[in-house]
Amino acid sequence: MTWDNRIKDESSLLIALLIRLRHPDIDLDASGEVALGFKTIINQKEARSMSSKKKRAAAIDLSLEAERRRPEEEGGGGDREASDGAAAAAEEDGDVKQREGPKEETGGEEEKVVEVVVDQGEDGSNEEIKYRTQQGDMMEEDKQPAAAANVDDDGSDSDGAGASAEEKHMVTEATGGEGDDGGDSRTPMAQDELSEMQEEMERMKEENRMLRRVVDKTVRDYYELQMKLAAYQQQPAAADEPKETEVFLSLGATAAASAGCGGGFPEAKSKEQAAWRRRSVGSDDSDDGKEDLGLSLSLGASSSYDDDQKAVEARPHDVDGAAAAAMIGGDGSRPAPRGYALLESSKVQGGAAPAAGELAAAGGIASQSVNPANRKTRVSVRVRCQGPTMNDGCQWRKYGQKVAKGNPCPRAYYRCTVAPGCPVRKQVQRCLEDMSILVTTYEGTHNHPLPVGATAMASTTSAAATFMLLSSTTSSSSVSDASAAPSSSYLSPYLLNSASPLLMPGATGGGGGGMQHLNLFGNSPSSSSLLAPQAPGSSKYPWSPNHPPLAGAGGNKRPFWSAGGDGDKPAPAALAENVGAVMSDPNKFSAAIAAAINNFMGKDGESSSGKSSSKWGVVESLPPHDFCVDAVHGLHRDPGFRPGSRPPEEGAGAWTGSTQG
DNA sequence: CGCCTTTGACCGGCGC
DNA sequence: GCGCCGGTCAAAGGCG
Repeated sequence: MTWDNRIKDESSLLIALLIRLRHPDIDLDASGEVALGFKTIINQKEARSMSSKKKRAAAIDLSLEAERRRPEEEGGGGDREASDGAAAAAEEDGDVKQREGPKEETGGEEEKVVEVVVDQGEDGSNEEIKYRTQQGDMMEEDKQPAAAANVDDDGSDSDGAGASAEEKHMVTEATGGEGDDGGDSRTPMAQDELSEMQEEMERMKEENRMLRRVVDKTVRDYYELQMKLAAYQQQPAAADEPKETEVFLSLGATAAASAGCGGGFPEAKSKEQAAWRRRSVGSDDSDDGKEDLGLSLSLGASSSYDDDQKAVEARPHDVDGAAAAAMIGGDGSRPAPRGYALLESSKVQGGAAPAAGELAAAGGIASQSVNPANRKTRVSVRVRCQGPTMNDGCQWRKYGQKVAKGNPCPRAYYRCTVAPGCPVRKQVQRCLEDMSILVTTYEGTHNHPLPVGATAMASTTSAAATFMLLSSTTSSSSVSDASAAPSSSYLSPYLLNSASPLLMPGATGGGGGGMQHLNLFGNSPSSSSLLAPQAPGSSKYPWSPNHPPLAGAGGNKRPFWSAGGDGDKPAPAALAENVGAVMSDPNKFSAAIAAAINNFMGKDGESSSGKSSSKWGVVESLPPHDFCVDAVHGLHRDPGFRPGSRPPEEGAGAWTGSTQG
């Protein structure tokens, strides 16, 4: 199998994994605990929803799997229709309509903004997915969830058992009516059914376990591949063009055009983003681009690579659920560093070969510190959150607060305190348009292990964003360009650690910056009515600036997503579609891989955190029912970037491991 | 006592 | 060169 095929293959699995991550329930045990750190289900209703989602997700997984195999059989043909796999996955979702407009480019930077909004009716009856680019491109997908939705939302407050029953029932149907047979007699039948259901449950559990194993394996494989890729790229690095393409990724969740934040948000947010961009650009100069990884390029190069080598390098990382789950900051799992290193090296290929070498030598960790890329990646997440901050599973210490111009709401600055010296920082600010939405921007990579939960969240979000972005970018040349242009895409080191947000291969074609926004709202966030329920008596906006952190920044232990998660519902279909598209389109594929990698890598960190370079990953809390993820990634490769140079302080950074911990 | 938040001051980048 | 602005620092105070 060629490297190409292998990567494709792996990526498919990754995608499936991502989807799964996005729907943790898939991995749920009967107990209701979710693997990968998703452990709380807010209420019964949600639990039920998740159950149903589980099925859907499973279906998607299957389809993905099928997709995955097809390529193998076909010899990795990449021409399949994009709709292909997606359609299968989405079949229960109903029709899909998409529309794209001409994209426009701003100024010399070619900034693109892509907003992806997933709107889901509260009852889950309707899913609407919109893709919008800043330039005015617009794509929409409206989906009518099939039976799945209904089952979930019927409002009965069945407890776990009830949920199980439902699930079982669905499973049964899916399986071909195992339990359908005859059942007129109530009592006996009921018992039969019950037993059957239990059996089903068992089966499902087992299946879940298997899937998990597969996922783990896939992740490991993928990681290995990356390592190889990095090594491979290292060599050719010399050849690379030094030019840095700036990739600015932004996954911003604006409530979409729709209402709330989405519409208004752009302004304030855009400002903010602009600021970020600017900042990243400015500060990054010293070390740029290393971080930018031309994923596509890498892939291309790697395509020739042999699997065998992989075997050689293969190492038993355990990037399993935990790793995957790793959160935003990237858990300290060692794997992450390596992955990062690899990525770095890849990037280096674009501009700094030396750095790459170092990275490789160091095993990734040292290298990082050594070579700070200029890239600056930020991820901002928008979450409908009542508290002053959302709990992302990390501990944060507030070190400043300031009122930013244009938004009366003070912006709070937090620093990760999980580990001393952790470079990760985050900014939290209320959305001007919709005070219920909390915009959190993460910068840097954790140099320590993070709570699993966070990771899962990040992964999920990332995945969704990735696919959406891919989808959206399709029209634009960005992704595809990546393949053509070496440095266009950026790989985030977050991959293994995954806490982070996923970085989408930037839409920047050459040197331009691209912004992408991802919004995932479980329910349409736009209207205030959708706001998460507030405690009686509380002010409409409990999250006053000085309001004590409820769940988040304070270092709460409770996973931010615990608050909700329904928002996830829509993702499956969308993801599935995207997956299909990705698989069919080489360019997309590359982008997807990049995204996936980013997802899992989550942590690169420090290098990114450094002034010169920055990477951002953001995942924020999930408000009950309303899940809004706004991630902004900024990748910047500074022209002035020098391969070997990197900010001294960064060295300490996370991945280098020197200072870690 | 240690950790965290608050808050004014300081610093650096950017635009004019 | 100056002012604006965002981001960070660090002293002071609060809380457990």
